[in-house]
Formats: sequence, C-alpha cells, structure tokens
Amino acid sequence: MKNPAPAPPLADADDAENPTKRPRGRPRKTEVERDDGNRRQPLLAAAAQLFRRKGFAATSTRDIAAAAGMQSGSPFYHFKSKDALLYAVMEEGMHAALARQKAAVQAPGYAELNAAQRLRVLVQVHFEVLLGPGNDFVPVMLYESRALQLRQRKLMAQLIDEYEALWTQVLLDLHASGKLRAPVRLARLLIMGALNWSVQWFDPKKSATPQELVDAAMALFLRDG
Amino acid sequence: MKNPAPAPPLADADDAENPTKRPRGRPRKTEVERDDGNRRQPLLAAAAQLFRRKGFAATSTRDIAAAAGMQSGSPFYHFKSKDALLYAVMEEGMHAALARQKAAVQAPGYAELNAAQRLRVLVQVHFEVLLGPGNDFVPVMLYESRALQLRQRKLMAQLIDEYEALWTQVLLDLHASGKLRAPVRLARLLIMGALNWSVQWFDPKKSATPQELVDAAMALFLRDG
DNA sequence: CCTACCGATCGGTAGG
DNA sequence: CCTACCGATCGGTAGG
Repeated sequence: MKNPAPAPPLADADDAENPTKRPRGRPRKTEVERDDGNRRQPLLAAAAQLFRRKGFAATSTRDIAAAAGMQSGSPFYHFKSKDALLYAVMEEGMHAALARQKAAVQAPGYAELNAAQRLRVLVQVHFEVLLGPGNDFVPVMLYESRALQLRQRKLMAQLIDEYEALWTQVLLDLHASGKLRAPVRLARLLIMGALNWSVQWFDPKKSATPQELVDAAMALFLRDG
Repeated sequence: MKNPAPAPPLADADDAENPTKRPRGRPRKTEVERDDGNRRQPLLAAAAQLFRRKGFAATSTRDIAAAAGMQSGSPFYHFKSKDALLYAVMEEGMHAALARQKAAVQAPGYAELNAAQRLRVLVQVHFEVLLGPGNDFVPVMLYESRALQLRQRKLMAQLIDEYEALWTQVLLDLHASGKLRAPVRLARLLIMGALNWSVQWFDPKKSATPQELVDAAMALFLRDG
C-alpha cells in the first residue's frame, strides 16, 4: 500500500531544507498554499484508468491531465515523463498486490492450512487484486509492460518474482503430494495465465461472483479442490 | 488460410473492366507492369510483426511501410486506414486458426478419440497457432482488439465464438464424465487464459518444447491426462 | 501548478 | 505505388 507516498523526485526537493513543513497533524481540508504530492495520487488513478481502457500509447498526457482536473502541462510537474508515470502506476499496482498477499499470508491460521488451502488463499487474493473495484493498476502492469524501458522492466520483473515466490512454494508442496501433476514452473505459468486473463472477460455485473471464480480455478487445477 | 486473397477494395477496381488480366497461368517471377495485390501480403506480415512487438498505437504506418519496403503513403493504397490494416491482420489470424483447427478435427482418426484425447488435439493446435514461427497474427488479435471499432470487434467475436465452439463441446463431454470438475464456461475461459498467456513468456530457445507445454496443460486441467 | 509555446511525428490525401 | 504535402496532435519545456 505504501500510504505515505514515496518522495516525488521534484515536488519534495524543498523538504530537505524544511523538514518541519509536514507535521503529522496538519489540517487536511484547509487550503495550504503550495501543497506537496496531494495531486499526485489523483494523477496516478487517472493514468491507471486510461492506460487500462485505451492503452499506454493511445493515451495522451493531456487526457490524463484533464481526467485529473489539470492543465496539459501539469503532469510533468509531478512526473518527469509519460514513461515515468506508467512506471509509477505499475509500481503502485505491484506494491498493493504484494501488500495484500503478505497480509493474507501473515493472517492467523494461514500457517495451519494445507497446501491446497494455501493455494486457494493465493488465488482468492489474486482475483481480488485483479478484479476489485478501482484496481486498474495491476492490469496495466500485466498488459502494458511492453512500453517500459528495459531497466524499468527488469525492476518490475523483480517485484513479480517476489510475488510469485509464494506460489512456487505452494505448488512444490502440491506437486510433492501428487495433487498437482504438471511440472511446477509450467504449472505456475499456466495458472497465472488462467487468472490474469480474467481481466479480459470478467464482468462484475453479468459474470460469476469472485467466489465462483476461485472455486472454478481450484477445481480446474487440483485433483481435489 | 484463404490463400486466394480477398479482393482489395481499391486494387481490384480495374479488374472489373479487364477480367482477363489475371490468367491462372500468368508468369510468377517476371515483372508485370502494374501488379495487383502482390504487395498486400508483405504489408500484412510487416504490420502483424510490428503490432505485436510495439502495439498498434505505438506503431506508425510509416514503420509498416518501411518494413514492407514501401514509401510512407503507400499502405493507404492497399488499406483505407490504419484501423482497416489492424482488422485485416486479426482476420487473417483467426482464419488461419480456424483452418488449422478444422484440418485437425477432420483428419482421419479424430472421431475415434475420447474427449480427453480430443482436448489434447485442440490444445496442441492452439499452441501451434499461437507460438509457431511467423505467427504474429493471432497474438495481435488477442492483445490489440481494444483498438478496434465496436463493429469490427463484434465481427472478431463471431470468429472467436466459432473457434471456441469445439472447445465447449469437448469440455461438456469431459464434465459429464467427471474428468473436468469446474463449470464448463469458466473452465473454458480459464483454460483459454492459461494457453493465451503463453505468448507473453514462451521462448522457443530456452523454454520448454511445445510438446512439453501440451503435456503440462493436460496434466494441469484433467484428472488424468 | 497554469500559460504559451516548440519541434516532431502522425494518419491520411491529391495528383500523377 | 511514389512525391509532396496538410492539419492535427503529441510529449515536453520555459517562465512565472
């Protein structure tokens, strides 16, 4: 979640000289003259939504600015380039996914679950992150990473590796106990594909409930679900 | 496959006045002065490759023209718009996929296979179409349909429905016999996702062979593969 | 953050 | 198919 947003590269430059500027209890609603990264989050949300709906290349920074209630040049006050905005969207998506996953795994009771039950938890969290309301960040990460620079793409790959490490553990257990017959690496890739593809067809109005989705996935992947 | 290419809307306009211009045995290698749709196919192939690698919106018609050895304005002699070029790429991809699928299903012996074996055939054909050399057309269809007009998207959806009809049949059989526990519709969507996602990670050099992929998928989806 | 602007690129067309 | 071109849009910046 990283709620105390990471220092914007430009906006926070003056904070080093004035560390008392942001006291914990500062008034939230009043107009502070030249405020900090308050507008950064709406910008990210607008970018995530547009990147998802129209794609990165087909979305102009003007579209994003307008959606966030700004003028055309203003996004570049918060992000040094359109690319940087894309990366920030993806990074926020992966941080959120990792936080949700970690919370689920650290919750009481998880340690007592068997491998199949642990997989179910991971699948459920994954669907929630992917299909939950306002979750455009992860879909953008899944389907627009082609637009990233190589260096940024490698950084994202690290976060993905971190996210998938728990999956590999669980799948190894399932494979050892005979409940999963496919090779672990291929099984992980196929399963991720099955889940990730849901952003292309899932419709909260007409389709199944998330719970039905979890059940179907578990029934599909395991000898007994 | 539709090997005798469909009439280009503009290029063939003069053929109506001169129907003898293209005799069946006309010389293939010699320079015919102002030739017909010969250059249409290289254009489609170049577009498919670039649309896949960079995405539709990030690819300029100039890029495509250059890759096909043409000048910047020439693609519009063959296609009335960039959109039409995208649709032609997708249509060719789906026609090829349907043709491969139909050929496999009509081949001798298919009728005698049980449901699991028939699913294996469908999975194998799918991977071949998706991951075979020079097959950029179907991946473009899978990941760029967002860029289509609504009317074009509905036409593509019809082709996809046609392609998936055989899958639904087989999955219904498997469900009835207890080899597939997940609901058929969700199973189909999850399986398609698992397979389609492979275009994101499959690397013919370092990854598994297509055969290993088929085996892994079958082992993952069915109680016994 | 806004205003005003720049250079580059893009899809598409006329005319041959 | 090529040449030459147009209007529109885009990412980004200076200066406040």
